[in-house]
Amino acid sequence: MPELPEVETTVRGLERVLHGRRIARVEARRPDLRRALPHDLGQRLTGARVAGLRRRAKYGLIDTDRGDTLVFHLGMSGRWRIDPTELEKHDHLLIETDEGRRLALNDPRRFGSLDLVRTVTLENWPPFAALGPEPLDITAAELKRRLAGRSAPIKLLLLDQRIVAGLGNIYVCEALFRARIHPKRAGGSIGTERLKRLVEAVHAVLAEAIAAGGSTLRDFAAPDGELGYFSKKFLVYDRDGEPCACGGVVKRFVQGGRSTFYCPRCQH
DNA sequence: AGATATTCCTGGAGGC
DNA sequence: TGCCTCCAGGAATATC
Repeated sequence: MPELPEVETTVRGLERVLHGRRIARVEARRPDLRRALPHDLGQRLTGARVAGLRRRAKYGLIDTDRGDTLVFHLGMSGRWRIDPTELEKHDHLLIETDEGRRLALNDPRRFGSLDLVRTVTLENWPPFAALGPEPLDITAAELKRRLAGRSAPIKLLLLDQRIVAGLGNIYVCEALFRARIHPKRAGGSIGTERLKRLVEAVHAVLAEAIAAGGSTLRDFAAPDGELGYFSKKFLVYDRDGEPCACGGVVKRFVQGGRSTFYCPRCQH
């Protein structure tokens, strides 16, 4: 499933196709993903030049020279297909550039979203207004401040996009394992040293995943390529019952309705 | 306010 | 083999 590193990789891949190009044609193949698309989406995008691509949390942003930003979230199953030979089921949006290249946003489960937002209003756009800092930028001091007084389990607090914006289930599990912090620990009770370890772990696990995605991207030249996924081996995620390097066994339990994976021997 | 539950959606896995 | 149920997940929304 696409998390921050996959979105970052996707944005970099789309940049190669889109940067500086003019959008020649747009086809919305269904009127909604998570939300309804603006009725004038095609009109506003067609003929616009792509001014730049960015990522915010797990959102990808495509800025145009007309003051609009196309904001996509890949949800559970979203991916961009580059120069597809033919359209598939679940290709919800098609973009064609002035060079004749094609991009298809494919999302079978439709947990993703697609919005066209005025660029200058992005910060106040409701999905963005309450977002916390980027996990790659956050410092231990900032995280400590944001966790202060919170009694909820650290696992759930790290998934809360208002505290830190961009972490998903996989990388929260992996970062807590690396920092040797138990996922049930009350967020506000974690000491400064351990928070430093946690922030370092968050930075490291994301940086490694982005680097792995980057290497995938380097080789990417397929005419019917897909962007958004790369293989990565995890130390605890989806490894219930498998051995940990310490000799213990990875366990799974449910927190806030979703799976947490951890090593009871390493994490306290 | 903070914590918790529910909803959305579909493909894939597993059971019988 | 086919049909069934269950499960995965992020974010918005509702409820306590």
